[in-house]
Amino acid sequence: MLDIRLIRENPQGVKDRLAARHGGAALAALVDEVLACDEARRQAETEKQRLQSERNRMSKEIGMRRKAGEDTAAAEAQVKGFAAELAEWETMAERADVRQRDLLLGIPNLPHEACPVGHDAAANPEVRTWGEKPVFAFPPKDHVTLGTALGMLDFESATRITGSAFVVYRGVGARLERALINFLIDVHTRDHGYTEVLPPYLVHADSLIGTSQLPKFADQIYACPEDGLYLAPTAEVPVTNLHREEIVRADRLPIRYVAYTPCFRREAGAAGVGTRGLIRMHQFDKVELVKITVPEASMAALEDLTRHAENILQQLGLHYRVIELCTGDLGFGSTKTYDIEVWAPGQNSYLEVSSCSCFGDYQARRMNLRFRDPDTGKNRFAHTLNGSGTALARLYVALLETCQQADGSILLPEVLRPYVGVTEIRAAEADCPQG
RNA sequence: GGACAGAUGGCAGAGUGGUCGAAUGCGCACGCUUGGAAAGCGUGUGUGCUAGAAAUAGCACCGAGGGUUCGAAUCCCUCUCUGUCCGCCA
Repeated sequence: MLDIRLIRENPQGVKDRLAARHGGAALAALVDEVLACDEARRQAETEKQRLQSERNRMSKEIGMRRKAGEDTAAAEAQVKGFAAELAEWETMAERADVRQRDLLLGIPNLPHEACPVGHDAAANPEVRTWGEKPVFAFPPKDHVTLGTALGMLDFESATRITGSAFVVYRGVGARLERALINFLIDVHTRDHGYTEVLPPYLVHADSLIGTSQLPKFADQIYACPEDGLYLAPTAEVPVTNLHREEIVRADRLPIRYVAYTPCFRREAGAAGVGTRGLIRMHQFDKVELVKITVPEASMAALEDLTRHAENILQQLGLHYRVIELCTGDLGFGSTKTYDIEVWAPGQNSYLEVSSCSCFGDYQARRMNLRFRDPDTGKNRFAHTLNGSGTALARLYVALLETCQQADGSILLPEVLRPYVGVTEIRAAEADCPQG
């Protein structure tokens, strides 16, 4: 949520910065509407308070005069006469306040000054690359072919028990997924200083509003309306909201969390777009990194967080590139984002396995997450960040496709071998992994 | 799912219709005291909003929302959460 004071003080500046976003031209009208609402709200608020003040003063007087045995009927009738007008202003103030908040919840974050300006994904600059595209002496297969042949991936069963865009991992395939989860969490806790958390997968609406999935993206989220709960589309939601409505002690910052959760996404409207195999699923596993920092530290924290995610791919020996999202491609709540894309030989393309974003105080404002500034004694909104460290399904794709051998077996990277318990995955072993 | 009890400031804990943003204690900050510290003494110590250039003033907030009343932390209703017991279950 944007700061209403900022909008009030520099509406044109806000509009200009929003205009660089995808669909940004339409946002100027929203900003104007917010301003009008703010004006009406403050006027109603002032009138309301004037009457309340008068009422309080007279009620006190009535109390004292009654104690003194005087007749107060006239004064009581007079105060009662305030009620209608007071209620009117109260209603107006309330309505304007709710409307203003609704409008603000629908306005995306301002892109950071450092965010490259561009129209769409084509304008995203490449920041760096690591490793090389592997060269094969044979035509590389894709992960569906490899995983199905090895008995690791079973799409048919998933369709039978649930539907399309779900998968069953089997045998050593399931074990590999579990191994990756453990490996990622181990690296981030041991080497990068994150605290492991295992949060609920179901969250209430306020949490989703806090991280800005709601109200705008309701159609992308699985809901359990009878209970007012939603399946979290990412661990970002429960983990960042760990500190909602809280004033965090400054000496506890930065807070760093790593969390494994499954992620549930309806992917409405995405049917048919790159849907083969594990690439776009309604449920996938992800290890997420979340940071809460003081405002001054957030940009450096984004760089660190991105490096932490990259480190995973480096240890697995997977070629990747880092791109920065331009203003036109930036996510709703983000002020600056790096995407990490891993090379998947079977797809002959890069796959987004991590999106690392700094949200500034945008989410903190929505969830009222503050810290006390030790220098001024004032409460300030914290900055929040998150990034996948990394998404598992697409990592799985890249791993299978990069590590495949001519006979269709998978030669695991060194670091995973202790976790999986084998060096190579072959058809014969697939369904009877060693324990 | 059923029954009962509870929710007040950083914490503990008073307060059952009026001058209560809220006693008291602890904690914390500053000052005095001291060679230094402790103890002791004194002062201060919530958040948000509105108006204002500011000093400051006002309004709201005692789990949340509604109601009664001239006036609600206090009375009534609904909900949420916590605790205890019962049932059920992994």
